[in-house]
Amino acid sequence: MIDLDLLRNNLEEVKSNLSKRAFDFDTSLWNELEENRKDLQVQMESYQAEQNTIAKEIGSAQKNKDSIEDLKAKASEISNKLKKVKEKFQTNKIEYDDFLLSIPNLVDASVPQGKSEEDNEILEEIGEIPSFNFSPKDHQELGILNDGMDFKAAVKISKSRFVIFKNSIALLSRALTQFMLNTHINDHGYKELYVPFIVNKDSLIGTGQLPKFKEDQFQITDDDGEMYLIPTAEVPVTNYHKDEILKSDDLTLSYVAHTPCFRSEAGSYGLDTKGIIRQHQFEKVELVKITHPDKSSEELEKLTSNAETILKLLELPYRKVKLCSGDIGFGSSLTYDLEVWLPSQNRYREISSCSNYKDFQARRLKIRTEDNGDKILCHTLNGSGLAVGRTIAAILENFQDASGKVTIPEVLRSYMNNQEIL
RNA sequence: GGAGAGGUGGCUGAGUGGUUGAAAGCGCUCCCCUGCUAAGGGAGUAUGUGGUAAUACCGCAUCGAGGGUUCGAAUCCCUCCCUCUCCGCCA
Repeated sequence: MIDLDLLRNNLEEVKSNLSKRAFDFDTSLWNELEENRKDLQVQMESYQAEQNTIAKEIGSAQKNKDSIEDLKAKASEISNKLKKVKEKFQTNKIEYDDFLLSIPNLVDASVPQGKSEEDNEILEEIGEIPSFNFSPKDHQELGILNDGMDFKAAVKISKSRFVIFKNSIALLSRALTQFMLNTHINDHGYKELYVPFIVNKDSLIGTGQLPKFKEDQFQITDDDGEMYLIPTAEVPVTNYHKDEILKSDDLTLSYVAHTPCFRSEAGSYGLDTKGIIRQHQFEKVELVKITHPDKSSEELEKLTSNAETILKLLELPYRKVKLCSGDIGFGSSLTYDLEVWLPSQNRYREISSCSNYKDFQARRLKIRTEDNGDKILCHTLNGSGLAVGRTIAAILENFQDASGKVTIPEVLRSYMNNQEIL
């Protein structure tokens, strides 16, 4: 959620910033909602104040054995008026909150202006793009060829956009996960968390997936009401410190968590139908940081380089891009995407998205810290370190030979019984 | 799943309809006193939000959550969530 003060006192600044995202801020609706809110709230609270006063008078009158009939009549009248105003206030509040929750985050000043991913700023290309003297296979073919993937059986058991990993691919997936976790924990100073994969509605509102992106979530039926499968570990991990005032000495908090992620992929019908690039379920190792606001910029650089380290150690060619204002996510203020080279597609594909949410999530979640006696909102950040499924695809495709054999990156071999070839 | 007991401020813990936003103690902050230490005295110590430029002032809300009764609810009623104990079941 964006800062209400800013909305009330610097509306033009907010509007022009959001217009970079092609978000059209409805000024007249906002003005109406805000005026109503102010009006109704002032009315409501003054009735409440009046009611409190009379209630006290009745109390003391009763003690003195004075007559309270007149006071009671007056109180009844106020009580009725209050009820009506309260109803109006609450009706307005629902719309008001909904409006606020649907406003995306302000973008950082350094974010390039643009409409789509075409306009993202390419910062660096790292590693060598492989050249093959044969026509490279895609990862689906390679997975099947090496008896490591079964798409048909997954569809039979579940539905499309699911896969079964077998044998060495299943092992590769497990090895990658361990390798990523160990690297972040041992070399980069992250603390590991194991978290729930099913979360409540409030958690998704807190990190920004709800109310706007409900159709992207997997909702499940439960006696407790609305529950959801997590779309990313960002949700449970960032929510870990919801409603807390963190000690400034404890910041920056750095967490890593491995979880499956579930996405409905509604509306992505023609996209990436082949292979494991876009699945309903995939494994991811996620990095999350909670920082003092002064530290979030440098922490984003660190977090991104921590994710890059994984790609470097795996010797995968990738590039780093800064997302433009038209491509950046709803809650993010600044995002670096890491994109890995996929030979079969002859292009780079996202494998990690590292974002500084600044106080956008912290405001919804009430994650604060003390700063010279003041209580201020923290900043939250997250990024994949990395998406395991896409890493598997990248390894298969980049390290294949003419016969379809795949060389396993050296750093993984100790996790795979020293196997060298898949 | 069955039976019972509970959820109050940073913590412990009083409080069953009327100056209770909340006693008391602990902790914490500041001040005073005392060669040091220990002990003692005094003051202060929740969060959110609104009117506001304001960390000035005034108000409102919050005693697990949401409803209800009432002029008035931490206190009464309903629903839900959570915790603990015992039994059952289970990896």
